[in-house]
Amino acid sequence: MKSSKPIRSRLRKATRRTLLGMYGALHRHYGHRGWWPGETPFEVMVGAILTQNTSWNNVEKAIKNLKREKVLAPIKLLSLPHRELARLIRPAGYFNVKSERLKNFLRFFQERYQSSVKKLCRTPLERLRRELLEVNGIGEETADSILLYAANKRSFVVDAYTRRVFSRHGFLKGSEDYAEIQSFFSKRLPKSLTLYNDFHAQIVEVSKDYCRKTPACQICPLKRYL
DNA sequence: GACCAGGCACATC
DNA sequence: GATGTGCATGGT
Repeated sequence: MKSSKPIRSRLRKATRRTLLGMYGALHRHYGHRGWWPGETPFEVMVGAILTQNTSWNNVEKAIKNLKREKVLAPIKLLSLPHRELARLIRPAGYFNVKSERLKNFLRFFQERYQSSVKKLCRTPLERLRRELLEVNGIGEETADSILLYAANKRSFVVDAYTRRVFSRHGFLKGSEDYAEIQSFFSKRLPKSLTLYNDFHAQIVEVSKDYCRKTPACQICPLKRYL
């Protein structure tokens, strides 16, 4: 019987072996990345909110301002007036929105966990993820970034880089929703915190170096997977 | 000067 | 449920 092929059948099949092979190629090229670029779990949380739809370069400037003013701490940030916080994070863009979002997160962090990273980390992944998603301004990617890189929970991060690399290689359409892409990875990968952490970091690196603007696929560490 | 960057919430249909 | 829109800076 002949039937029209669903669009999805045009996608290349990715097995556990494929993904681990890609990760291996990236790891050989870049070495272990030891992400996220932040000195403390709290700095990672702040960075995860500031980097929404913004280049990391701009986020660094904002974080530098917070450090210079010695306010990069939960209670200090919470007690800053909105206008002052917005002024300091201005380089990260959307500063009024992000000031409110940071405050929302900080209030949650204080009320639910007394601003203790240790207490937050004791909460099981699924419960903590639900709690984070209830905070206005924290969506799935921001929640997963906090879970993985600040709280050391095994939650795979899906971002623009992930979509770009895996749709470019034909394993994703690119239009899948967040949960679909996340399960694409979690169904195939071994349940390893180190792997989840480093794989996403490697994806960011390769996407920045080879996919952005003028793709340099012929010299990309993932060229054999094209 | 246009375009893009590690989203998210909200309005509208 | 799907689609459109506002939020804003700094690098290329």
